[in-house]
Amino acid sequence: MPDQARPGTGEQAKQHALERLRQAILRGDMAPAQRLVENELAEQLGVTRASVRGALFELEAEGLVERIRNRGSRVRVVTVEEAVAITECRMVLEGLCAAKAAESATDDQLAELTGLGEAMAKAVADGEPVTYSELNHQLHTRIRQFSGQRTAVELLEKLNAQLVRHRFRLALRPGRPQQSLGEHLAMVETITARDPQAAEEAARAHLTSVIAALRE
Amino acid sequence: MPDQARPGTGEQAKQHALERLRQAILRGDMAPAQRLVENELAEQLGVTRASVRGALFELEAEGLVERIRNRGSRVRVVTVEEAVAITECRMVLEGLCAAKAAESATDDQLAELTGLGEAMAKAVADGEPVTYSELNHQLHTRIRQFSGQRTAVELLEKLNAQLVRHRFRLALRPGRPQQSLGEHLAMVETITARDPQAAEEAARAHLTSVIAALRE
DNA sequence: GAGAACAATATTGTTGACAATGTAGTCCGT
DNA sequence: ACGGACTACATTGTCAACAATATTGTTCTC
Repeated sequence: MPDQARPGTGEQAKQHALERLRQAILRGDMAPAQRLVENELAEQLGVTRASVRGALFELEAEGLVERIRNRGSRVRVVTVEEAVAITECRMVLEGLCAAKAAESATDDQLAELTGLGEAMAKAVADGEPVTYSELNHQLHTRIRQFSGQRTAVELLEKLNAQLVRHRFRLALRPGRPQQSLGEHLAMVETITARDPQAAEEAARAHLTSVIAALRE
Repeated sequence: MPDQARPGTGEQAKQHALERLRQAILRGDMAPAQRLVENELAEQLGVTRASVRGALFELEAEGLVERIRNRGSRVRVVTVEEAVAITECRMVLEGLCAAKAAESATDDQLAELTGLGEAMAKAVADGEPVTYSELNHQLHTRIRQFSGQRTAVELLEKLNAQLVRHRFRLALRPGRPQQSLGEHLAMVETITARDPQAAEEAARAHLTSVIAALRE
């Protein structure tokens, strides 16, 4: 396995650089608006500049970095206003996914959703916001997957990536898990009841609540 | 202005190649699933292979071409099923835009929408499907712009680009303009009435009709 | 004659060097 | 001392050559 150890040069250099950079940005290792110099990153990651360059283009398409011609790249900072606009898009798209999931998920999948809902309730009861946030993310992901809407899933993943910083902020807000738990359970219930319209309503209600919380 | 004349070499080679290739694909100059060889394109466009390569990566991110590692690029063919999934995403996103436009458009902008509606009615009465299709596209574009939802606009432009071929197919279908005219006018009316909820309803109803038509 | 291994070709992936561009610091004139 | 132009540096954009990989045509064996 010459991959995990030192994939530095030759093989899929660009993919490697892309993954490393994306992780670094998503984990917040890089200060917001920090300048990204291609040469520095190349040396740091042990790949050539061309690979870094390609990765940066890809990240620009994903909305994670900003590029100005002949001026360089920075990690993109998402203002609260933008976060709201993005979440409004999420609202309608997740509504669509919830409705489709209610129609076309298998019984096994519905059981998994119910299980996730119970786990979330337990996490709130035990006062574990980190676990809750994990489960939250997982629930949304599963619902999307069960909808079978590949296009919507792609769009949502891209949108979500841009929101990591704000998501973090929300998760640690005291009282927030208690409020969102009910909304999440409503989503699970309506989907398992195979009621598309109610599921869409529930998803939109939840995201509306997220928007309100984003605005503080 | 050394740009319009012969941008072939040196300056913004990649941007130039990108634009040319995108236009070529959108205009249907390239057969579906046609193989895109980097060298050929480079010579054809008068730029280097690296520029073509960069442009192809960008087009992949936009969903217009498909790339397989070490195997090359093809113009992506969108199956009817995919077109339906994409249009479902359009449905909810345009619903959002219509609602926002109803809230935040200026009176001047509303007047422009009314004008477009009248022009569309005239085009149908005169039996000019091409003009109608143009106006159709323009109406949707304007509504998006007036919504002020930059994120949604970007997503929609990307989605629409993938549908050009199917859009064409629909526009030339006899009887289709007559059916969609009413739906479009309903959108204009509800938006100018500044009724967000009704506007969203109208937009979704229209796109639902488009989905039905796509399925033949 | 059919199938499989092999070699030749075509195409993409990668690299290092070079050119273009923007930025900042400095020098000169007033 | 202050403003403007000019030079030097840093950084990105572009290019042409090289290496890796998949495909196709050929030959050899059964």
